Formats: sequence, C-alpha cells, structure tokens
Amino acid sequence: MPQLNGGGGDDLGANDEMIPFKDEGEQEEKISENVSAERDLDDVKSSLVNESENNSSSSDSEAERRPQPTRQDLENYEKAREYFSEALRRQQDGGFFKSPHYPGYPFLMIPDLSNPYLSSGSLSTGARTYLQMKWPLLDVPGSAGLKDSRASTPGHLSNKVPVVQHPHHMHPLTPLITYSNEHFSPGTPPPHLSPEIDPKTGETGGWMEQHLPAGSLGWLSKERSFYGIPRTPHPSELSPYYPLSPGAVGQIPHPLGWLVPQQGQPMYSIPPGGFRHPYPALAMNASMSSLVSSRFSPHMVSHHPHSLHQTGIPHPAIVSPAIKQEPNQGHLSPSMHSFPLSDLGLFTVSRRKSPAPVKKEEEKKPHVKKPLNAFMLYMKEMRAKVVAECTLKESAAINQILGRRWHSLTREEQAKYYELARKERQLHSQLYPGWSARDNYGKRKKRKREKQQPDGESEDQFSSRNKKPCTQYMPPDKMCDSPASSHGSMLDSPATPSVALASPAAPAATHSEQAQPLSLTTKPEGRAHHPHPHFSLSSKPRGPSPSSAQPGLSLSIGSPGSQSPHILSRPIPFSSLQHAMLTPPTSFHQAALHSHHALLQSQPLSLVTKSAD
DNA sequence: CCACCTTTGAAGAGG
DNA sequence: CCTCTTCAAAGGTGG
Repeated sequence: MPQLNGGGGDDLGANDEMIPFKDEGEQEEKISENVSAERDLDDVKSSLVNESENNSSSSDSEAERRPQPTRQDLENYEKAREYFSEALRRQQDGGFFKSPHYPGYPFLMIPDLSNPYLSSGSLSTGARTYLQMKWPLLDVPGSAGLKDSRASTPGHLSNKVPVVQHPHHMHPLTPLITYSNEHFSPGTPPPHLSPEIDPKTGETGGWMEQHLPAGSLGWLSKERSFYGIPRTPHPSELSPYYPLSPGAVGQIPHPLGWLVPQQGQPMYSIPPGGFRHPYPALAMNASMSSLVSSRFSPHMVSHHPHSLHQTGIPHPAIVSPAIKQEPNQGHLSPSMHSFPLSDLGLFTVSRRKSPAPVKKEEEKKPHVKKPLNAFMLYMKEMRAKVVAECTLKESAAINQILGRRWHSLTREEQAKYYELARKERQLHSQLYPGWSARDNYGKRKKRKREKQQPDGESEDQFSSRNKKPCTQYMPPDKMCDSPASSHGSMLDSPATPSVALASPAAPAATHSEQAQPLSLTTKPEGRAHHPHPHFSLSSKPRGPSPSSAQPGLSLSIGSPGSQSPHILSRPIPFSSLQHAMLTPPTSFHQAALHSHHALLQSQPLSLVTKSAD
C-alpha cells in the first residue's frame, strides 16, 4: 500500500489495521470496480468542472427553479449509487471497500450500523462508514501530499479532501470501511429523525432519496457531531443517534462534515435562509469554487440576499445566532432536501425560504467561529460517551471528566487530536484568510471578569467558584471518569506500538505553526511507552506551561474563566493517575506540579537517561 | 432569555 | 517575551 507522503499530509492511522475482505477475489473485484468507477467519475468531474465554470454566472436565474438533475447529476448519481449500494452490502458483510489508490477523495459517511463505542480512542468515526466519493473539494495543504497516482489534473482540481474527515484509525487509503451490521435493525426512524420526510405530507422530499434505492444510503444522524459521536448501544438510545432507515434515506453528510448542519448544535452551521459569508475573499480553489457556483443546487446558490455567499461555502464556523434558537433545526429538517449527488457536496438546504428568521438574521450577522482546538475536538467526540457512561448531563461535570481523561490519554492519542486541530485551523484559515479570533471578541457576553469590579480581583477567584465547587460536578458515586475503568484508550491502546506515533505528533509543526504543544511535559511517560529522543522537557515551545499558566497556581483551582492551572496535567505518575483524577487537586498535585522531579523520579530511569541522549 | 459553569488550547491584547 | 483574557463546545442550572 502506498505510503502517504508526509509533508503535512494525513498520516493518521496510516498503519491501522483493516478488516479484510472475505477473499482476495472479492477484493480484487471491488478494487477493479472502484478503479473503474473512479475513472468514470474523473471524467464526470472534469466535465462538471468545465460546465460549472461556464454556467456559474447563470445560477441566479436558476435559483428559483427546482433543481433539475443534469446529465452529470445522473451519471454521478449512478456512480454514487453504486458506491452506496456497495457500501451497504459491505456493511452487511462486514467487509470493507478497498481501493489501491486515491488519495484524497472525499469520503461520504454513513453511520456505522453496529458499533456502539467503537471509536474508542479514535477520532470519530466512531461510527461511520466512509464511502469514498470522488469529488473535487478543498485543496487542503495538509493533504497536499496525497497524490492521486493517476492524477493528471492540476493540483487545484485534484481530489483533495480535508483530512480532518478521516477517522484516525482509518487510513485515507481505505476509502470505505464498514462495520458489521449485527445491530442493524432497519426500521422507521422517529419522525423527528427523518429530516427528509416531510411531516406534513409524509413524503420524502429529497431528490436523491426518491431515486436511490431504499437502503442504499446510510445517513448521518443530526445527533452526531462532525467527528462522530459514539452512539449508545441500547436500541432505545440508539435511534436518536442513528436514525437509520432504508426507507428514509437521503441525508448524506457532506464529506466536509462541517458543511452539513448536524444536530441542534452543529459544529458549523448554516444560517437559516442562507449564508452570508463575512469574508467574500474566501480562498477557494478552482474546483471548489466551480462546484459551489454551479454544482450547488440552485437552492444553494441562493438568490436570497442573505443566503449563501457567492463562494457558497457554508463553513461550519459560520454561525448565525438564529440557528441556536432552533435546536431541532426545524427550519432545516422538514424542508430539507438532498440534492443530486452531483452536488456531492451533499449539501442540504431548505427549499423553503425561512420567512421569519430573515430579519433576525439581518440584525445578527453570523460570525465565523474559532476552529476547535485539540481538546475541543476531543470533547466533541467523547462527550456523548461520557454522558452515556455517567448519566451525567451537566456539561460542566462532563467537561471535568473529559479534562481528566484528556490528560490520561497517551501522547499518541492526544497527538491525533492535535493534528486534527492543526488541520482544522489550516482549513479554517484557508476558508477565512482574513479571519481573526479577535473578530469574535465580544460575541459572547461579557465575561464575569469584565463585569466584576477591578478591585475585587483577589476575591472573585474564590467567590465565584465557591458558588459551585468542583466537587459538585463530580458526583462521588460516578466513577465514570476513571480512566482505567472506562476510558477506551486505556483499554484499547495498551501501548500501541505506535507506528503512527512517528508522524502525528512531531511533524505536526509546520513552518507556519509551532510544534504541537502536546503538553509534553505533562504526559505521564510511563504510559506512553514511547520515549522519544526529542521528547524532552524543553521540547515544548510554548505549551501550557505550568509555571506560566497562572501566577497563583494553587489558587487557580478556583480561578474562574481563565486557564486552568493544569493541576491535573502535571506529570503525575501513572500509578497515581487514577487517584489524581478522582480526587480534587491536593498538595500532592501541587508538589508534582511544581517539580518535575516528581515525574522524573517516578519515571523509569531509562527515560531520564534517554532524554539525556 | 441568557449568563454561568467547566475543561484545554489557540490567539490576541497589553505590559 | 510574558501574562492575561477571550473564545471555541456543551447542556443543565439559576437568575
């Protein structure tokens, strides 16, 4: 299997093991099919791109009309259908689709039909089946190394996919990974989970679903976040997350997950009635823009003054306040329509114009949100799992647990998220070149810090926190945050020989970015089992430095708003880790915190000597 | 209705 | 350069 070029490319899961086909004959057959399909789609892609360039200016006039599938639409549809059908079959067979090449094709995702918590430790994907779909999308620098062997197309037309889409345990060269469907019980999803079914008419509204054979499409629940939320195993809990129904297919998440609003709180969402991009000068490669301008359904290329920006890229980061008003995305669901696969963007957009929110939207301009950092990505993925395990629902408590678990992750595991976050930032910066985090200052309501009196500074740190002590969020009876007992990584990755380690962590740093913080100094090396020559206490460029985080470190336990003192991120020996994570910070932690000796003493001597090397 | 809580990390502002 | 602040997600809670 071709090895992905580093160069910032996606190397995640490059060595992940994959589920084999039943037999080689089958595999070869599928590979052949896949190759053939790709070739065909390549042609289609080219024609689409050309066509789109020619027609891009006429989109406005078409905007009012219902989208008519073009020849390419149909062709693509056929191809996509093949993929989907195959995907489903594979899913049922428990095999996966393997293609010898393709680097960077977007992956359509359909939910994993079986695996409840499979994502343990791995981003995403938790429960997704990735379908390889060829479609020119973003030209992501991070995936620049992904070179289609057949790619004669210019770089800007190459089929690049934001690698952030890739599950960490999935190699990009594995276009389709499916899981067994042993838990798959086709059925009618709850109405509220059938975005494509018009509750009023009972009809499915999507063009695609009307054409695709039942069961050929999997779809992603809105309940699932971009990176995938492990679903709960229980059927009753399962349905909300996996509204799978062969008869109610249609919602296909865009390969760029964030492009499709999911869940009430989409990671990145599309404002009702459209999308106004605050940054007209959106950087988009040719393929992207052409797709946007032409391949987008007329409904996407909205005529509405506040609809999609001409660039048409509803980046998830763009959020309209109005959207949060509708947790169920009512403005999206019933009237949502999937467009021909030619839109492979698989964007779904309300066909109706949302009448009311329009004005509101004018007042409240959507803003581009910050890209998620590594921890946020981790939280996004793991929250559901923790919630399911703990029966806790308060985010504050969940976050505490997640924070502890975060620190319990091995370095490699964290590296995955850092890498993902890095790519997320890359993508974000590509989409919003002029964006600055400062733009969002004040988007939130004033922090209490600002509200409070300047002189009450010394007091507020405790007072505010005292209102809700940490322990309040840590019900003693809930041992769910015990990493040893519940954290997947602990169970799943006893010490994965990390091949993957080589790449994700260290190389993450690019010319434009500093080396990943990785909290190197905070990792209990004993767990990592991967003493690296460069892994030294000084290798951290500017990560969360214990000494620099907060002046009043010991007090920062109660420090509101500001950074956590990383009390628990201290180099606590693993043997003490559990205890550390189950108990509030103590003098022990502080001691460990202020002294790396605590770590070094607890570390194998070899570690120390190695670093000396 | 909305700020708060809570977590880590990134980025910006200011000294 | 260093320190501090803000925001990103999430959803229950409380004013």
